Amino acid sequence: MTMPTSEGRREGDGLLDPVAIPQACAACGVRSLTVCAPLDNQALAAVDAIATRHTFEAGQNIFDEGEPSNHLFNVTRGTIKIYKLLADGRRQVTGFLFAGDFLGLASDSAYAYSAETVTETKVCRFRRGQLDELLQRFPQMERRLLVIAGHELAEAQEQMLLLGRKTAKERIASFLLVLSRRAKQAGRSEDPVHVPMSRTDIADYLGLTTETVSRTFTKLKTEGLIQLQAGNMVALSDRVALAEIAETD
Amino acid sequence: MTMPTSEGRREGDGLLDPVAIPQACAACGVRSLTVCAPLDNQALAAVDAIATRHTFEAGQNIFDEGEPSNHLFNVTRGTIKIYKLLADGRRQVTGFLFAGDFLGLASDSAYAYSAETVTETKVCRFRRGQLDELLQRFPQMERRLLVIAGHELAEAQEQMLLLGRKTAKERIASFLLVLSRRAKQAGRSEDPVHVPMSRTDIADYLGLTTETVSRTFTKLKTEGLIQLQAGNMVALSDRVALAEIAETD
DNA sequence: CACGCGCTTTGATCTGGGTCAAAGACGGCT
DNA sequence: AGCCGTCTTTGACCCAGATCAAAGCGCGTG
Repeated sequence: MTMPTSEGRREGDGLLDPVAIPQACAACGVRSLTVCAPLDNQALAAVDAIATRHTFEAGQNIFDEGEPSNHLFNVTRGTIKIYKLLADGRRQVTGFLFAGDFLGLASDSAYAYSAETVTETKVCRFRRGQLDELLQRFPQMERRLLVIAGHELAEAQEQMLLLGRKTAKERIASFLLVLSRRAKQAGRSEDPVHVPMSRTDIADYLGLTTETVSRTFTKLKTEGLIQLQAGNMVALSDRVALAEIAETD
Repeated sequence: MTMPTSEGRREGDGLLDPVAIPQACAACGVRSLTVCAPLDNQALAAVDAIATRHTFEAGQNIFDEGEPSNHLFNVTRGTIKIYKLLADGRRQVTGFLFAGDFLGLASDSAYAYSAETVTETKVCRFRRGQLDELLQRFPQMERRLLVIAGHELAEAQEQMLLLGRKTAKERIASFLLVLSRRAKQAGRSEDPVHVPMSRTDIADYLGLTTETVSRTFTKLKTEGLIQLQAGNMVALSDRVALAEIAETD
């Protein structure tokens, strides 16, 4: 695991409130999206006390499948991909994580997948044991985590439907719409939508090859359903047609 | 939703112990596998008080995707498949559930998938609201559910790897080994392993067609890796070779 | 115990997406 | 501004698995 730049942890800035929201969590722009959403100031202070902040640049490994899962993470900025490998190098990207997402749910004592940054990324990191202790003290946090796990399971099943039964065109249309929906949820532009990952990453996520991904983008462009813009932005010119192709809501 | 035969709920049988384990849960042969595993007698009594027992015969619908998810279930006997459909009828089976498995984790207010019995099945049914209340009273149950959700997520990712990147032969080998491992966990025969679901169900689970599933079984049989026996039993004659093909542990 | 129906197997052929190859295009760096 | 390495696109061909078709095979039923 490559070592990230640690920014250490900033203390509260001495306000009058006895359980003042500490600086780092107070400054968190994505709290409402995270596992921390339901926490009161006291709980938030406890979270702040055990979290460390880290920055990874693009393309860095965060952890590998099989490693002891000593840390869990909250993504606060950027994009991460998680993936599994077969012995001969075939790769399946099982998810992309964005600001607000929790990283590490599917791991027992060892990580069930590898994680790598797609763009520059900031995370809050927790020691597993310390987080477990916190979950016991603040049941609302554990309950929130269970809700998040449920959503991830539903998403996983949607992805199985895509991988098992959809055509290349349907996969790309679904992918773009999901990306757009998630961007909207996170308060980023839903259209044009930012597609920060490479064709290879998209292919490995959708169970296709880069060539097929590229050809399919071209086809959708030719048919006037999307436009490829500068800076990896994709305009969804005909959302209705895309949704009809994708059969995803 | 078809109506199952309700057996009602049996009361405790009046032993001296003030929190005697009530009859139905006491008789539960799969408790150690379920969400109820970590519960003490008091908690178990509370579970028993809100659970109703139901029997479904083979091929019955339990609920459909999109329905309000008023109930959650514990499978105590038999096999269930859960699946999602596309508008034109393409189907993806996203999981098979066996005795001990919890059904309903991935659902918010509506079920994220349909559920149907494969064999005759017995379940414990909970009203969502009542179970939620119990989870608040007994955090060890909530914690257990979170662990279960984590396992399901890891399993889902393994399945994405299968659907996105494995060949037909690798898929069948993986499927048989996972089925065998789960049978062992549940205390059933791991070899020969019981394969209760139809070729169509297997195909829809593995992202293949019935024809390909059938041909692949035949090929594995011809190569001496498996034997198809009476009563849907499959002997895994060469587990090592199967594991090498599957790259699954 | 013969009949019929649904499931499974096998065969012949087709095709969506993979593979192999090469030409653009886009930065980043000097 | 020009060069180089990487990523993306396009083209030609191929193949694993889908599709279409037709026997087998069990098993429940009268």
